[in-house]
This record gives sequence, structure tokens and C-alpha cells, in this order.
Amino acid sequence: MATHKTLPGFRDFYPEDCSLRNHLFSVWRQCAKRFGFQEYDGPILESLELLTAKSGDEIAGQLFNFEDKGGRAVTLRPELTPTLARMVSAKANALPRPIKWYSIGENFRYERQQKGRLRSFYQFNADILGEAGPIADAEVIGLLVESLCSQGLQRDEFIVRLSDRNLWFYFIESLGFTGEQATGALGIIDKMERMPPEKALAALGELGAPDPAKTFQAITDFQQLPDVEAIAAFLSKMDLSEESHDKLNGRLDAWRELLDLLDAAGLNDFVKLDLRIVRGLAYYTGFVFEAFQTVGKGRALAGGGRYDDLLEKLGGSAMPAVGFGMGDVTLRDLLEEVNRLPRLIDKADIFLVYTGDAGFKAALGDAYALRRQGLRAELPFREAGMGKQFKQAAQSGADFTLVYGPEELAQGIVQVKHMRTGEQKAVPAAQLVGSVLALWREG
RNA sequence: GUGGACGUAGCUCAGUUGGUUAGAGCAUCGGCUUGUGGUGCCGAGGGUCGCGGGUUCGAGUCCCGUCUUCCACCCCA
Repeated sequence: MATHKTLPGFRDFYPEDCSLRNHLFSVWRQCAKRFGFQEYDGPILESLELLTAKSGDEIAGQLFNFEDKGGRAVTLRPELTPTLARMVSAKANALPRPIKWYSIGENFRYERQQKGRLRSFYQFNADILGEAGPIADAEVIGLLVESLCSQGLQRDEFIVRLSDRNLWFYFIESLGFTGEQATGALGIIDKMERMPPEKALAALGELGAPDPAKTFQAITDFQQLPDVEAIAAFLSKMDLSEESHDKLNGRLDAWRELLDLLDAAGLNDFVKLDLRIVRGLAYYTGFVFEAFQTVGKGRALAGGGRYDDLLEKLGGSAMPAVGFGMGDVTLRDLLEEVNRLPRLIDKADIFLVYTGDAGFKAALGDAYALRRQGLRAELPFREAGMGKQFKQAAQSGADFTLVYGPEELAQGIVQVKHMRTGEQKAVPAAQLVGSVLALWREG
């Protein structure tokens, strides 16, 4: 048993895990590029204050924070959005709009781990800043959907549940909640899916709801509404103030616009309106969404939304923004669960076998020549019987095996064996590199 | 941070009411094979049974603690 283990919630990446991780990253990158997003990154260590400014002091309980040797309160980043906000704010006047940026990086959260939730994880983040219209929301959602598809997931294996924090806020307001109360109510609504009704009712009462039972009923009814027209019909039956009416209908117009865009983009089958989603974070300001796997445990795969006020709150200039984050852990788990992890083969192109020191030197020289041509060429470190060397050649997955024995050396040739067909031909040693390259390209 | 379950080789697991030196398959390495292949046959290495303490003549097995992993809370950026 190893004396030293990874810390809880941290992972070792053995070659197999590492190539899988690289593959996931590369798919994310390709998707983001197809949508015209540019990659950025920031430091893994940030000042604690940057995080508490965004999320409040309580967040420190979930952070890997400590004091550095200069007495600064610092923390490993738990997410990338504050860093993004800082970077964009600092150059806000110089950056062409819309700003479409993505990043893939490691994040850290100090909490007890469970399956799909580790203390260290990688997250794919994509954000559009400087565009307030629904086209930005649509593009971000589109990238989210295409990313999951490109990772190998199929249409019926996940769904993006789309909701609207502002619509909720205005609705709650129309029920008689004010400022602080309304935010608290949204927090309760966010949890109602996993909460017994009596408890939710009680929580609304504690919050000071004017008429808890009636409010609870209104909220549960609202949550069930299946589409925009149902919401419109529901609202028309309510006795709304003119202000509420205007605010709510403004959101419905935005909804129609967004759904129209998603429809044109061919994303209808992947996205559905679902007002049970609220998202706990107080800084979301408009459309919010979460992608869930629809097979197995129904875990959340990604989440995001609009946060038009965040940059200003963090001390920058006001700028509309929308984005999402997607973690590597649940995605990997899901791909494994549906048996859709890619088979990543890491095979050699050319394997060289030899006899004697002269054979070894000749093989080594040719191996380097082939490597300089971009081929992966390998040879055994120590001489062994031909049978054993060929076994190694087979295990390496090489397409061709080159033989350097006394007979070949004497004749000035190299035997080139095509491993798949078993055919073998002699090639003049002087023309080896060109001949092998030609054979290899033929397959 | 709270509560529960689990823990035997790199992996998947056996291991009798507590009784010799803890086993198998897969994987790894070697041999059969001194110039030609992943199969086959033979063999080897690898475990202070998560760790620490206790009960006992004797503990992988029973008890306590602790850590880890998993599950439910908390939280979910």
C-alpha cells in the first residue's frame, strides 16, 4: 500500500486518464473555436477578496484559502467568472464587442467530495460580454449543446432546461414580495424540486409571505407552465399592476425572441422551458439554464445564465454578460456510463528490431531519421531474441517493423515488414527513409 | 461541517462458528523460442488484509478509534 496518497478529492492522471482528459479538452476547444470564441486564462491563485466581493464572506467555507508568506489572504480559484470579470473590466474600453471568450482550467472547492464532485476539477467556461440581446444567450446555449454532442452524447441523453430569473423576480414581486424577500423566495423556489411541500410552505411563511398558502400555490402552478403561451395565459388571469404587467410582458417578448433564435439554429430538441430551474446564485439577471443528463442519475452537467450586473458589482464598468460552465468530472462519468468513452489508441508507426551492436546502431540512426520526418519510431532498449522483439513490435501497434540483422547489414538492405498483411520486402538501406515514408502513407 | 455504509494484490473478487505460511482470474514480468507476431503451455514477482489500538492461546474474521471511498444532508459558482 502506498504511503502517500492523493489528497481527498484530487486525482492522479495516469497516461490513459491523461489522454482522455486531453481529448475532452480538445473537443471543447474545437467547439469553442467553431463558434468564434477566443481562449483566455488567468491565475489559479487569486486574492480572497475577489471571491468574497462576488459571493459574500460565507463562501470562504467552500474555498481552498490560506495566508501566503506575504500575509495576503489568498485562495485557489473556485470558478473563473470573477477572474474573467476583472480581465474584461480592465480592458473594457479596448476590447471589440461582442467579447466571446472561453477557457479550460482547473478549479478548487473545499467541500466533502461525492461522485461527480471533487475538490479539484476542470471546467470549460464560455462567455459572451457586451451583448444584451437574446442572440448572445442563444449562441452560448448553442455552444453548450454542440459541446455535449461533440463529446459523443446523443439527443436523448441530455436536456437543457431553460428558465428566467427576471421573470421569476417580477412574478414574485407581483405576489407582494419586495427586494430582499424576493431574493430569499427565489432561493426557496430553487430548492423546491428537492424539498417536501410542507417545508417549502413553512419557509415562505418565515420569509413573510403575505399569504403563504396562496403564494405557495401560485408558485407551484407557475413552475408547471410548459411554454410561453401558457405563461402568458396564466399571467392574463392574474390581477397585475400596470408596472408588473409591463415588466412581465417584456420578459415574454424576450422569451419569444430567444426561442425563435433557438428554433432557427435547430436547437429545439435540446432545450425546453422549465421554470423549476432558478439557480441559487443571486447575481443571475435573466435567462438561466442547466444541462442535465436524462439517463442514469440525472445529474447536472453544466449550468449558466445571464449576469448583467456582475461586472459593475465587482468594481468595473457595467457590461451585459452571459455564459456557462461545464465540468469534466460528471461529463466523464456520463460518457463512461453510456459506454461512449472514445478508444484512444496511442500506437507506434514504425518499430525497429535488430541483432548485434552494428544492427542496433544502424536501427537507432534510422529511427532518428524517421522521427525527424514526423513518424513515431521505437526500438527496444536492449537486444532480445527476434521472436521477442517481434512480440514487442506487435504490442507497440506499429504499422511496419524494420529488421536490422547481420544478413541485412551485409547486403546493405533493411527488411520492411507490413504488420497487418505480413508481407515483407527488402529496401536498400540508402533509400530507407523515403521508401518507408511512402509505404507508411499508402497504409 | 453532520449522519450512514464500505475497505483483502495494479483491477474484479473468494476467504468456513475466530485456527498452519491469505487465494483465484485478469494485468505485469520471465521461460518454452540464438532471425519473425497479440493466441497456447509453464513459471515468477506483487498483500504488515486501509491505519492504530483492544479482546483472545490465536484476529482478514469480533470490539473501539481514525482515515479513505461511496450515499444522504449542507452547499452547488
